[in-house]
Amino acid sequence: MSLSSLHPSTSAVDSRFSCAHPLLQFHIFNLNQNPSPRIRPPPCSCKLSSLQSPVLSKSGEFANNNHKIQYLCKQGNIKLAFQAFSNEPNPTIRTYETLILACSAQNAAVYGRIIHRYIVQDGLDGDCFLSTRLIDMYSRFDALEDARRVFDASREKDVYLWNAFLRALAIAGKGEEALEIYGRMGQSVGIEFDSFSYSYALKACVVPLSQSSTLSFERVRKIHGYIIRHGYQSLIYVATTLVDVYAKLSHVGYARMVFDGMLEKNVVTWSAMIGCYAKNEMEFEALRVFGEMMTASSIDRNIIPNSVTIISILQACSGLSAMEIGKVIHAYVLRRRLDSVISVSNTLLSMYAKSGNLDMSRRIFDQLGDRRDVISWTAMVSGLGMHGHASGAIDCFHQMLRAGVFPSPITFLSVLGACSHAGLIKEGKEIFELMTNGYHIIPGPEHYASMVDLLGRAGRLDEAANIISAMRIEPGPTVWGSLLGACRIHRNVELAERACVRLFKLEPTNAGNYMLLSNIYFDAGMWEKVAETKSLLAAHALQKMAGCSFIEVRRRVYSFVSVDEANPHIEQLNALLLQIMVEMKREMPSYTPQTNVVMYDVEEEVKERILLGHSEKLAVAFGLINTNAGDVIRITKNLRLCEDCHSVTKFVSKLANREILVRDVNRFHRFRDGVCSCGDYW
DNA sequence: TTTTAGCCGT
Repeated sequence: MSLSSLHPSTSAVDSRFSCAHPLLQFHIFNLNQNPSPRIRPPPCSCKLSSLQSPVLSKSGEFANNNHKIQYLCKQGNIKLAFQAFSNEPNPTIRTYETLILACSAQNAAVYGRIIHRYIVQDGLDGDCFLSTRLIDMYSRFDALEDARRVFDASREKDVYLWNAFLRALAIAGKGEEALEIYGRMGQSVGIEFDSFSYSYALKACVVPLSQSSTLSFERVRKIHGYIIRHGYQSLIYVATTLVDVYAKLSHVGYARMVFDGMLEKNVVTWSAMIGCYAKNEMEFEALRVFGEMMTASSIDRNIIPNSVTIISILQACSGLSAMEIGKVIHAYVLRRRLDSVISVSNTLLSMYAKSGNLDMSRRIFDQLGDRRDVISWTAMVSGLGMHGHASGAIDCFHQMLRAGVFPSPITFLSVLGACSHAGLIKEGKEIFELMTNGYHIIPGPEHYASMVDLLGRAGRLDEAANIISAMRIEPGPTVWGSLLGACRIHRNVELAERACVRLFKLEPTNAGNYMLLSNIYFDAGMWEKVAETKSLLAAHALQKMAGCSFIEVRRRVYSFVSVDEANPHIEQLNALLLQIMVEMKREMPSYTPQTNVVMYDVEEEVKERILLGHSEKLAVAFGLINTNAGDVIRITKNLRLCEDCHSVTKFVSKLANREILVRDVNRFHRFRDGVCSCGDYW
């Protein structure tokens, strides 16, 4: 086959997503125009800086012991402060406050409880002001029950006290309790909600993830109504909270509406909006808003992107595997020395891994050295796993343990995932054992799902089913879904039906489950059942999630959907794919297009065409045309790679002598010379 | 005398 048609074309211009590109260009330009300001140290989280300076007498001695205590607290010397305190017969409220704040700031829970006891002893536990401070302190210590005791003990309850407890509950994830307190607060005589109460109440609506999100949404809208009626929506803190809360409930339109209505916006507001898009799979919008923010930042110093903004925008890059754009952001990070912020470095590490550049992840990881935290390690383990380096992931995990870093449930999920991708059953079982018995981490639904996936995929369906029946928690959709996926691979109709009985009940609107079952029936030649399942799908008016693939070429991201009629390049791409198909059928007579994944009732020939129009194939074709001969073609897909695309991509890698790197929902596939790194096990 | 917002790893 002549590969002349595969040569890079200079006329590859696509303006469908031009939003990202020009703005990023502007962004770069903007950077050069505005040399980065010095970074300020992060604001001190303790409140000691706001305290009055202790008064010294002329001789340089403290005017009294209370001043000495305050001075020592300000120095951060809690121990000496407490010594001085024990010699103080008449501590003032201010002294108590100082000590509480110092304990809060330094997470000194033991001293914090001591000071609380003294307050009770002195009969000051009914004091509203001190109680407010104590609640804040216990909230920081994550000691909610102590906070509650303080709240209950306080005779008088002013709005500060109510707010402090409301906040403590909200940030501890006790949404329901927080809203109950909010309700009681509203009924208390003489207590009026202020802007703080509304902000905390809004936060409380988000936290309980287990709750129905429609209920949360209704609650937020109601509180939003009160906020408008009281004129609080113009307050930047309140409005920013609204943006964030709507974002977390995935009501992007509402978040945007509040955002657009704000007269004053600062870096937090912008970051919340960008984070909203990044987390709700609207990465292009995130990039666009980031560009707007860069523009705005050139006239307003209050909106220069900071570490939080960067983290969100890097997540958007990760979602698109937009490594080239990510590199531009990386350059910005280095210019502003934001790599000193560990969470930024961790996000960079993760972005590179998800964009297919594991070497770069490794470099960042190595450079972190002693600064590595559990998240850095987990991101590295996960990156190795995603790329199919299971033993590397396990090594990294053990290295982490040797370094004395305590693994989190997510760390275990990452290692288990690595084992699963490579079919390392024995190792996976050992890790699961280590998690439960060695580290006493109670496995969550995802851990079980991972084990079911590991065993099921390897064909040990009975063992997988046993895991489910031995579970200590109610098996959820993730677990049954893993089992169903395994049944698809190993063509087990009976077990698949059992899984589907649960799955259809647990998530009746997930089209993917019906598709899987239908495919399982298809493989078994059970045509009636196939039709039955398809009609179920139709009866629920369900649409399967549209397949979508991305490719980044020269800092621009192009997206493709299946049978992308509207794509300006579609004819060129189709022509190339047809050519490839002819070639493939000639060289590999055993190949037959796996048209059974096509759910429409159409002729075989049409099915083949639909199959050839899969977004991933279009992206591959686009990559062949628009990148240079030696370049790696990097593609990201929103679903699992279908078998046919897998076969075709293998073939293309050999035919065109190209390395093709495809990230699907689960992992990476590196196609080279007709072979895939997953070893056809995925 | 007092308190608020955005953020890393599946």
